[in-house]
Amino acid sequence: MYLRYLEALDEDGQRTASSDELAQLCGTTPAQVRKDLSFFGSFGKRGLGYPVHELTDHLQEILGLRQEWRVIIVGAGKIGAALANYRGFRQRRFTVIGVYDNDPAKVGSSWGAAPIRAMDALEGDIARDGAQIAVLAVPGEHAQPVVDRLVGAGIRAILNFAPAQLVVPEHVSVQSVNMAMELERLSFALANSDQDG
Amino acid sequence: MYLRYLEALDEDGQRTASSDELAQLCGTTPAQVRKDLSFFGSFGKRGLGYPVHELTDHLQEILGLRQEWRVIIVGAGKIGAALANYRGFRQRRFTVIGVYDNDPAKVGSSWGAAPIRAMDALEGDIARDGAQIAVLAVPGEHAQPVVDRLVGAGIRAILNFAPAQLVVPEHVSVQSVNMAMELERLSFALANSDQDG
DNA sequence: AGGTGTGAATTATTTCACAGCG
DNA sequence: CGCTGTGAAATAATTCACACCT
Repeated sequence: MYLRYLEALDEDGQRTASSDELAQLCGTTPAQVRKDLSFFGSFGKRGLGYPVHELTDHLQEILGLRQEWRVIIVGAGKIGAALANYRGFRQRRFTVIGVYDNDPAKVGSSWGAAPIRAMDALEGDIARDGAQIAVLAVPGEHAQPVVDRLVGAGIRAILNFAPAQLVVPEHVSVQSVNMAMELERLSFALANSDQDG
Repeated sequence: MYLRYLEALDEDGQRTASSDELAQLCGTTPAQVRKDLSFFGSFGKRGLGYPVHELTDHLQEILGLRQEWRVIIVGAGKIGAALANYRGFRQRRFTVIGVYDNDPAKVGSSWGAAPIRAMDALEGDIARDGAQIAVLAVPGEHAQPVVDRLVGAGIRAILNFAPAQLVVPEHVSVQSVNMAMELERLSFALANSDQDG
């Protein structure tokens, strides 16, 4: 989150930012900002604040954003399509190198630079192309079997859009985007604010 | 999360579930399960565990999922399309009653039962139809102005897919799905596991 | 003066452990 | 007996407050 705002400040040409300023932007406290950043090092200058550009660089390095990551998307449905078009991928050096689907009607075409390929090719392609991150955009019931194949093929990071709790070995990272749960949070908030006020 | 698994267990016909079992399913500890559930009431039976069906009902009630929520989607792009088709909406009694977009070519058609309407109609429709939840699927630079209009029109819950930090009054709940941040987490995990192992 | 870095104090969360009910 | 509900103990996270640098 800090990185997001620092990049914006950097683009605006701002040279330094205090923990106070970053806290306001991020909706947290100055002490929190200082503790968080100090975990990774001493980036600030006393009396001045944090050098925006330098800190941006540091955070990018820390988050592993200076290197290119090769991404595959599994599932060429509506969600897959929305993701393949997502600008954020390119901006961050996440390159979509392939899309995988079972539907023969889709296989052979391509979305932008990314070819849509058959599920059969999954393991071979991962090994050949060195894909590191998989985006899972398949129906919930197919999720776990696909994950097992991905993990077997050497994938160690999965961005999961399927409504399912995935089981993976410890060395594999999963980030799940669970729309149902987000909606339920809103529902809870609404139901509760009705009672309170 | 408990609800998700309880519903599955209920469908399988399982009558009771212990905190141990729920903990295993959800990847947490039995003590955590008991503390969490006890916050809302004493649902368990000593010696037996939690009655699955009854607890499911309780949690649905607590989360406000027994009532229908009227949802509008703002932005008829790729993400909006993926969301309009999302099954989870219907399963949970979230009804999409309208989609809003600036593009005259899209206005007038409809996605399923939801008509695509012009942005001009936003405030009037919200008041007339009593929409309670807005899904924001517009480009980042349009996000805040749209949010201000939504809030002004009485919306108190927003599911945000735009890559922007939204500013809202305290009585408005926002859940943001930030793809860039999810990817950055994976990048960090990969970059770090490289160093460690 | 202005603002970081960081131990110490505070507050929140998680885990322990066990009384007590079915 | 088995398993919940819950105070007490242990951990973790946040905030305070101030020495110290520019």
